[in-house]
Amino acid sequence: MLDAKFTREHIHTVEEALLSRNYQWDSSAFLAADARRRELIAQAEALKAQRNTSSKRIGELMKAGCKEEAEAAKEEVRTWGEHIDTLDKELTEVEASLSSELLDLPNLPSTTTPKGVGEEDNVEVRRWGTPPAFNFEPEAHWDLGTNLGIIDFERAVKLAKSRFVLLGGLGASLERALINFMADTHISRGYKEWWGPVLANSETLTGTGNLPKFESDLFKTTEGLYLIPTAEVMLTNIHRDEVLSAAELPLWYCAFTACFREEAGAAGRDTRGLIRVHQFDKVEMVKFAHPDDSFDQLESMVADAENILQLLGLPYRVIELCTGDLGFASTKTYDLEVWLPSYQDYKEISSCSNCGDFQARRANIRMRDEAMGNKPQFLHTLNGSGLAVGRTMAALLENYQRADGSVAIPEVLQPYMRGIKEIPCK
RNA sequence: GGAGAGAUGGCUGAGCGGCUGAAAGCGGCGGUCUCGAAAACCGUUUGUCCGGCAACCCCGGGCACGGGGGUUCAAAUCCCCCUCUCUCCGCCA
Repeated sequence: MLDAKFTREHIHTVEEALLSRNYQWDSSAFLAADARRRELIAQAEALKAQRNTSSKRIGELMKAGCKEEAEAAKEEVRTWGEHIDTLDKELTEVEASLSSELLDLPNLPSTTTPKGVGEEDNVEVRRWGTPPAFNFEPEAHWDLGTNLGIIDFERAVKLAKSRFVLLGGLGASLERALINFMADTHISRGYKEWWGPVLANSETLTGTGNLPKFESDLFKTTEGLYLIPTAEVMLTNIHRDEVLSAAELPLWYCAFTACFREEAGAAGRDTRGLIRVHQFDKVEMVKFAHPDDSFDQLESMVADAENILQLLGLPYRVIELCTGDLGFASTKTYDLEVWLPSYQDYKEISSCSNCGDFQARRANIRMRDEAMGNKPQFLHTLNGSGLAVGRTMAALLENYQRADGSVAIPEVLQPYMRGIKEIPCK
């Protein structure tokens, strides 16, 4: 959420920044409501101040036994009260429309975010590794997985519906191995691990920016809870409505969870395999940072995600998203894209974002810094995938496949796979 | 699912409808003492919104005792609804 006061005072800057991410905002309704809000507050508060003074006097008159005078004063104050009610009622309405307006606005891109309208304007920052050159016809992971008997798409559909996945045997083991390998690696680099609910209430989803605007992306239970689309939701909201000490920042958190996405608008895209499914596993990193160094924290978070790909020996590139391609809550984002032979292209496997104070304001996550007046102020939140497990498995199968259809297990994963070195043909 | 209890400041915990933004203790911060520390003692310590101001200092005012409504000149205190938490029983991995 943007700061109302900042938005009011820098309305053109905000409009332009939003436009740079393809969001055309008509600010007139906001400005009118904002002005009306302050007008109503001024009027209502003046009356309330009067009322408080008079009420105090009435109490004294009653005590002194001046009954007549007290009754007269009561009558007067009563009419003020009616006026106050009218003003407050309108104020409630104005504030509701104001906040719904603000809740729907995306974050402003950082000044360092490259300008652009879409995907094609994203900037490639660096590449690591070399895509494998096969001396045979490589297979896509959905065929590999099916042939090896470790992925069963058909039975998954029977159990749930399309876009769900069933892993069997070494496929299931590989899933667990990847999760543990990723989490352990992050923990060894200083992240604190958490485990928590994969259902979240609406306040939690509003805090991260998934609600109210993107409800259709989420699975909702009959209890009014939502299945989380990412552990970012859980991790970021851990400190909702809290005031942290600046001295304890930055906090580095990570968690493995299942993630659930409705993918309502993705019909026809990535329909095969593990790339786009309703339920997938992910190890997520979240940081709470001082505003002064959140951008440095973003760089190191990207390095932590890259580290996983490097240890797994998977070729990838780092993309910096342009303003037009930025996610709703982000001010600056790097995507990691892994090489997928079946796509003959790089495919997103991690997204690391600095959200600035956008989520912190929504979720009311603040810090107290003695060097900055000791008043609570919003901190910065960051999140990044480290990594999406399903897509990692897809990349692993495809990049490590051999001519006979078997798949080698990278060395770092073998300890997590009971020492197994390959997934053999059936 | 059944029965009951509760929700107050960073924490514990008081609070006859007006003198309570809130006692007391703990914690935190500052000081006295000390070579230094501890102890003791003294002082201090909520957040937010609106307005003034160059100002996140400060000044004036509003609001906040889980959330929402009501009664009243006036509500932490009375009434109603909701949410959440806890305890016991039942069921259960």
